[in-house]
Amino acid sequence: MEEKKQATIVDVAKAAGVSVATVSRVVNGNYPVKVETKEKVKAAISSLNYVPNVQARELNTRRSSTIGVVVPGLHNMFFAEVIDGIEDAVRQDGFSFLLNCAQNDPVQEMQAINTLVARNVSGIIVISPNTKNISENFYEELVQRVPLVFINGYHRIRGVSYVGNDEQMGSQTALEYLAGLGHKRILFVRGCNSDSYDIKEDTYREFMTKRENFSEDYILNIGEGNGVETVDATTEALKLKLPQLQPTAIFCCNDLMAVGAMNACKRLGLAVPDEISIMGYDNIALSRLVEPKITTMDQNMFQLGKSAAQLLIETIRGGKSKRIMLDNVLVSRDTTGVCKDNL
Amino acid sequence: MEEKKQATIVDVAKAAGVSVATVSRVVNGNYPVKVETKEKVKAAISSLNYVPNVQARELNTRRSSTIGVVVPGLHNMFFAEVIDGIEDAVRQDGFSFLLNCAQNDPVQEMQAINTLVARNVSGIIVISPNTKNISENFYEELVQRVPLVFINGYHRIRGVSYVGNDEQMGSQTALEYLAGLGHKRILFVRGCNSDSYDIKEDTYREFMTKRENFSEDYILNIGEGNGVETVDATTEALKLKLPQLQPTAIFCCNDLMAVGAMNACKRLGLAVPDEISIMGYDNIALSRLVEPKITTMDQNMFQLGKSAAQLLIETIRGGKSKRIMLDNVLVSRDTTGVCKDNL
DNA sequence: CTGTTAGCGCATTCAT
DNA sequence: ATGAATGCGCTAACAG
Repeated sequence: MEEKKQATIVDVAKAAGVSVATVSRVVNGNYPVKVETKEKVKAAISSLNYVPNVQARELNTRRSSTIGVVVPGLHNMFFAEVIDGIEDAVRQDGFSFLLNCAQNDPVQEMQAINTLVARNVSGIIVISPNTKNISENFYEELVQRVPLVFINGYHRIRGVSYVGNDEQMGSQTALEYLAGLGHKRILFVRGCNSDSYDIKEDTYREFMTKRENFSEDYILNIGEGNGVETVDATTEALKLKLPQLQPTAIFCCNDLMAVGAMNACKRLGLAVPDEISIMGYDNIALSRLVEPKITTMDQNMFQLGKSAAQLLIETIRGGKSKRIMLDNVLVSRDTTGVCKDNL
Repeated sequence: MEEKKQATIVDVAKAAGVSVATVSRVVNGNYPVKVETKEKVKAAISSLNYVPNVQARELNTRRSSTIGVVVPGLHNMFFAEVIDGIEDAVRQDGFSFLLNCAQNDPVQEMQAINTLVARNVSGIIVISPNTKNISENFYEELVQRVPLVFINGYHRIRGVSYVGNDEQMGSQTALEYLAGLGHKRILFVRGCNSDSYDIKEDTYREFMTKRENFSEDYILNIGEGNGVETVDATTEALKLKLPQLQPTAIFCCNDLMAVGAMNACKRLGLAVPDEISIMGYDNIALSRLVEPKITTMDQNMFQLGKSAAQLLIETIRGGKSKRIMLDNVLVSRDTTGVCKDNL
């Protein structure tokens, strides 16, 4: 590689015949400088192609305009949209962000965070933090030193901000919608290892029990709920269960499962929504790409990321930590319809 | 915020009763240190929760272990997978990366890159660079100062490395496959503003002409090819064109268009692949989530990102720039079949 | 308005 | 094997 080295502030000062302090002042524009000296300096800057070294600057201001983002993985479109929202907010405030993937592994999550701290980020956003497996103390200690915002993951740690969805209310809304359409035999499809599924299941149990319609058989756990394998796993599970259980509606904990459910119905020759209704959750892009388009609960992932970033920056600038709960709204599309059993 | 500040090397030295030089040595493990002092230092480090400040370190070693990544946008699953590959390679080499989105806008692309340079990244990966709209001189000048790798985008700039797919050969493979199935009336569906589409169209023209089967009518441009709107745009366009053109196969420039084509066929009551075959391109996750699963050309996006990152790091460490061309391989699934016209 | 100087946190000679 | 001292590029007092 060519090693034409970068000009430093000293080079500029020398070229312009002024002191480094003056150069610093015109670069930052935070102190008055006589117009003509300013011109000289600017000329020197552009002729030398000078770009201030952010690392040096941040080293002695002990501030950093970089934040860190830790995400379980990128395969999942859900996370990509959240990051998109983060990027949007961050850019508007002149920040940049370092992205790290934790591969759904608590150890890697810790490593990622340590890397970020070492790089002196001024704050960290953790998407779906693994607080169960990492000692909670890790985060309690960490937040003393660097502002933290969690996205999705129901943890109350002192000083840690949080942005998430009210999935309890969202599930309730979804179930009421289905019930309003006349459905009574509603199959519940969930994945493993996420309190998100637990919350929804609790809501489902309570809802169905209240209507004296609950049966343990109608709860189906298809395993890993966020991988490429999720769709097929759901399809296979339902191909077995559907004929036996004969539900009139399926409530899926996310859109991947909903697509799997649709594929199962297609294989079994069940018409959606005429013979059976399918309800997803998340509103990822996929849900409106398939045919018929999936009725789902919008988690507004972009907004989730954007709010988290704004909250973090606010905290960095001295604000207090807080918790934000967004409401999920129903997006009615083509996979749900009136229950024919009642006609 | 609590401002309990980070422990520095001085704090550790003090706590361990040694000099900062010694601490530095045990941290970097590059000079011999007596075992017992090493123990003392390590104890101090962990008790103080000391994390070396990367900015300070890089400031005086004049190296940086951060690279920059510029991407047109994240909505597109294609890019997410590429970034996943980058992340993988980067982490293995102890690098981190700053992610910037250019929103398909040349001006924002330049801004993003300048931000990255100011942050002293040691190299930059640009995915689908906008070299047509940005003065090529911009990149020629830039690469003198910082190593550059382009992913996808066919530009030969002196000193700039490149990783891409041989889409010419890939399209050829796809068309031969379709022809081998007996298809003669093959509709070509493309988007606008990407040389990727141009390359494929050229290949298509030549292929069809050689078989005396070419007709201008069979080339369909559906506009923006990489947005959420792409699927529906394709569906609408094909609902009109299909009845009129009666192709037996559709070659789509990407999987989004292929999904749109499938939806159109469903609406028109055309059975896939029995009455009409559909071929996609890219092999994004979506292509194996829909039913039937789409036959497509794998662009191995993860590998694309991984190779680019490795190449960049190689260049940073003193290697020469180079160009890497990956081959696309056919992934045969369920949307293509023998042409019934010939039976 | 402008220059001088003291660090920011760390790696690295040069001594010891 | 270890410590003292220097400087990376920059900002922010402080002094004119």
